[in-house]
Amino acid sequence: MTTISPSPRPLTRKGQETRQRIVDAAAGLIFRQGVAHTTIEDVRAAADVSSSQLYHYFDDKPALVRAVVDHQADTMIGGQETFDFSTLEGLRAWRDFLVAAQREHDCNGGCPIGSLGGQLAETDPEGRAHVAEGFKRWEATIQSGLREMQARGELTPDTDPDTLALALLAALQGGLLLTQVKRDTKPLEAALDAMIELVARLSGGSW
Amino acid sequence: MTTISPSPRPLTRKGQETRQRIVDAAAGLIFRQGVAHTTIEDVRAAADVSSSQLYHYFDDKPALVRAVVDHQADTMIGGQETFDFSTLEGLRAWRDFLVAAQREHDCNGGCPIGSLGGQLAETDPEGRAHVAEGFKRWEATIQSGLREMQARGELTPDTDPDTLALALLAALQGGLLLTQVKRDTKPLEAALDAMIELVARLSGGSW
DNA sequence: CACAGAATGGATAGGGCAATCCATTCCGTT
DNA sequence: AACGGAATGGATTGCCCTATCCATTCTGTG
Repeated sequence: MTTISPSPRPLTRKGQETRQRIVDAAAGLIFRQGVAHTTIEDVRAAADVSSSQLYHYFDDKPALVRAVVDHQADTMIGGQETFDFSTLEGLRAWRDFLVAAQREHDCNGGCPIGSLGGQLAETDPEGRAHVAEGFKRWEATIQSGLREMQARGELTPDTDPDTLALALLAALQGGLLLTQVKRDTKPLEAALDAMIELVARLSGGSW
Repeated sequence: MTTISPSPRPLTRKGQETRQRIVDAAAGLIFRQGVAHTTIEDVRAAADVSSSQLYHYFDDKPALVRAVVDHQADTMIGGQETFDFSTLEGLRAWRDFLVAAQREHDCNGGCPIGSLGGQLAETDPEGRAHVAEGFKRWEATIQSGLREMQARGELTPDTDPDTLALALLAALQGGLLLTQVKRDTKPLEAALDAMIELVARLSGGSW
C-alpha cells in the first residue's frame, strides 16, 4: 500500500511481477549493503532482468530506492499486525520478537526503514519524505494501541499516548542502530525494556 | 584523543595543521552530505589542499572517514563535559541543549556519530568499529553520572546504571534519527523526556 | 650549509557505474 | 490475422571519482 503513487503507469500482470521482482531484489541488496554500495548492475543481476527493464519500470535509481522504502514500510508494518500494542504483555511479546529478529541476522542491517532514513536524509529529499511517511504509518499503529490502553483506564489520563508512541518508536530506532553498530542485542533490549517499564509505571503515576 | 591509532607517522607542526584542516573540512562535508556523496575532490577544495596531500596524510578514503569518526566523537563528547549526568536537573539541561542544537541546524544532519554508524555499519567494518568505539566512550560518561547518582542513593539499588545509560543513549540516537527524517524536534523531545521521566521514577520504585 | 625526509602541486590514468539507445519479442484487443 | 503498446535484450556512451605518479618546494637537524 504505497502512500505516494503519482504515475499510474499501465502495467500488465507480467509487468507487475517483474517490477516486484526488481523491488524485492533491490530491497535485499540495499538492506545488506546500503544504498550507495548497491549498483544498478547488482540489482539487475539479482532480479535477473535486463538493464532496460529497470529503466522501464523506474525513472532512475532514486525512484527505485523510493519504491524500496515503501516496500520495506509495508513489510515491516504488515509483519507487526499480529502484536497487541494495548497491553504490557503484547508490548513485551513485540520486544522479544524484535530482539530475536536481530539475533537471526547477527545484528546486521539494522532497521529496514530507519537505516534508509540515515542514508537518504541529507542527500535525497524525496526519499527522506518517503521514509518519514513510513515512520508515520508505523507510529500510527503504536498510537492506536496506546490510545486503547488509555481508554481502558490502564494508562494515566494525563499521559499523551501519541507522544509516548513517538518515544517508543525512537527508543526502538536508537536501539536498533546501536545494536547494528555494536553487533550486540543489548542496546535494543535495554532501550525497549526501559520504555516498556515506563509504560508500566504510567499505569498509575502522572507524567 | 583517538583511541585507535596504529601508524605513528612523523608529522611536523605544519603537517599536523594541514591534516587537521582536511579532517575538519571532511567532517563538515560528511555531516552535511553524507559519506557517499562527499568526494575526495570536495574535501580537497574545501580544505584548500592538493590531492596528493590528501593521500599523503590518509591511505584512502575509508581511512579519512575513520579519522572523521574519531574527530566527531572527540568533539561530541568534549562538548558535553559541562553537563552533570548525576542529577535530574543536569539531565534536563542536557536535553534542552540537544534539542536547541537540532533546532539550530533546522534538524539537519542528525547525530554526527550515529548517522555515520548507519552509513558505515554494513559497508566498512573498520569504520563501524570506530563508531562503536565512539559510542562506548560516550556511554561511559553517562554511566559514570548515573553511577554517582546511585551512589548518592538517588537511584534504586536494583537499577543497573550501565543498562540505563545504554537505554538513554539509544533513546537519544533514535530521537535524533526521527528528528532528522521528520525535520521536527518533537521525536527527540519525546524520547529524552520519556527516558528522563523513567530515571526520575527510578528514584523510588524497583526495576 | 647540506642533506633527508616531509610537504605540496598538478596532471592523469583507470575503473566503475548510471543512464541511453536501438532493436526485437511478447501479449492483449478488435 | 493484424495492429499497438508493453516487455525484454544487450551493447554502449559518457561521466564521475578514486588513486597514482612525478616533479618541486619547504623544513628541521647535524
